Amino acid sequence: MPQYVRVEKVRLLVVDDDPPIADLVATVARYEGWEAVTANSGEEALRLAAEFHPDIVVLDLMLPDLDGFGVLDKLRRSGAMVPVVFLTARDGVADRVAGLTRGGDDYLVKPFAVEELMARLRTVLRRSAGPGFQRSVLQVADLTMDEDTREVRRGEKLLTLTPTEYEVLRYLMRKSPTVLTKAQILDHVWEYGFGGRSNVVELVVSRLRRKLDESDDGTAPLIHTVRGFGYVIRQAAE
Amino acid sequence: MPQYVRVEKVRLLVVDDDPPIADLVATVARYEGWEAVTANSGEEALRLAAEFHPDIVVLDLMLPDLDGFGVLDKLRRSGAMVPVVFLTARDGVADRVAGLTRGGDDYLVKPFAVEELMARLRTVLRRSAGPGFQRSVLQVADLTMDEDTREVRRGEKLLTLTPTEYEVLRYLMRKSPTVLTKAQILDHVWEYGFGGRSNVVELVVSRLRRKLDESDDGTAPLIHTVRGFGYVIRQAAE
DNA sequence: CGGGAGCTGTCAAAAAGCTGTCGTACGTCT
DNA sequence: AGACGTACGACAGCTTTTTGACAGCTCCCG
Repeated sequence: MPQYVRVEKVRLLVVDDDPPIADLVATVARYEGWEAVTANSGEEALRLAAEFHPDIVVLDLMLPDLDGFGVLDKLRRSGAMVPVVFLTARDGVADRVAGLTRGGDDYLVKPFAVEELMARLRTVLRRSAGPGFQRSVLQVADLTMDEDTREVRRGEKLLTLTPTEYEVLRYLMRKSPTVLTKAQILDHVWEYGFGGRSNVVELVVSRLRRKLDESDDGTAPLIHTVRGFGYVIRQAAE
Repeated sequence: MPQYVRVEKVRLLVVDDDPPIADLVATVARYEGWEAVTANSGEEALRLAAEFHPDIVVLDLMLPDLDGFGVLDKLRRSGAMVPVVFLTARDGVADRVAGLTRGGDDYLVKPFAVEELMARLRTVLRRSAGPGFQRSVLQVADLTMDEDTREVRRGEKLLTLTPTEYEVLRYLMRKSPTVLTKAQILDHVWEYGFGGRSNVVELVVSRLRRKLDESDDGTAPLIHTVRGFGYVIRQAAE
């Protein structure tokens, strides 16, 4: 029997008892063009879920009243089949979570990097959209990044990136041709609460350039410095 | 602006009185692109079967009201010929079940690994599709896995894999060329509830490599490590 | 031409991954 | 029942890779 799935603005419910964290996630999501609401307790989460009908939920497992598992259970009992991405403390209940994530739902350990969370949310959404879901391939000029195979190519040439390089590049590509400040990059790609006082971003960009821009000689560089502001990745535009 | 995408889905009914388990199965199925509903009692199962018209049913034998056998019986009496995969406790009524699994039906012992359950569901569906059903052979480069005969070959050479190795390899092959994290592999291939804190996945991959990649010398390795992320199986790219 | 912003080489600590060894569990065969 | 063989995973040692601090250097821009 044929089915029709409607695709529109993503609705996100963020549940975390720490308001700054919940807001952080909601803000980033809104900036992506999503609709986001936050709840700071289990009760509130259930109430909001019922009236907001989210497409996806970010759920902290450590909640003051009802804990994350309880919320999930009630959510499911009420027939809400929405996918969930869990948040958990470093060495907290990670193992217990594992049992819940086999399905395809996902989880992330706090403190996490915002971009990573968003990437996982997108992946989960993409997968739950139905069979034959689309590959996600980012492209800027002759540079491509396949988010499923993690293959990054400059033209034909396959590049080997470290995790950090990969994340920074993904963020730049996703936002291209917007110029991003070092602070933005730091805030999105590194875990919140990262104490890096130094020039990490410059360092990673430097390494990226060596792999991207010097990969073929003769090709124009793609990562550009906007002095006094930040970086962009795009086809050289004078 | 809304878009409409037409999709054709397998319809699965999951019957288990333990909601987390039922949800687990339903969630996995949905991520495979199926449509799934859950019932937590025999009565509910019958009601849902009547209105949902599933293509396949996962049926726990231990139900509060009417037990699994009763459900099956009523199902069959009502003329529903849907194939059924039973779930049973470790040393439960395994033998009695065996008698019931005539035709295309099958059964699995709890706790199970989700990949194995899905594999069985696919097999049962395939067989129930009619006579002359299709063989299922996975292939990546010169590596083939026949899911019916369980034969795995690298080129001509027949490999002997242990059950765990087989399952890990199947999961990798099925998802190829997507990169999978160790957590994903662990969550899908091991039984839910497995508390493995160690490097089991690395260990199995290591053993697999020895059998696959060093089987013929001179052949390029197929299982690749994506450092900081996970593993893929695919033809070496470049 | 001076100063600040940005770039990059070097290095050491930490993380991630690989594999040998061994004990236990389980199934099978005699 | 006992002996044997296989599979699995805990553990630990070792290797490789990644990361970010530091520092000196360059380059742009006024």
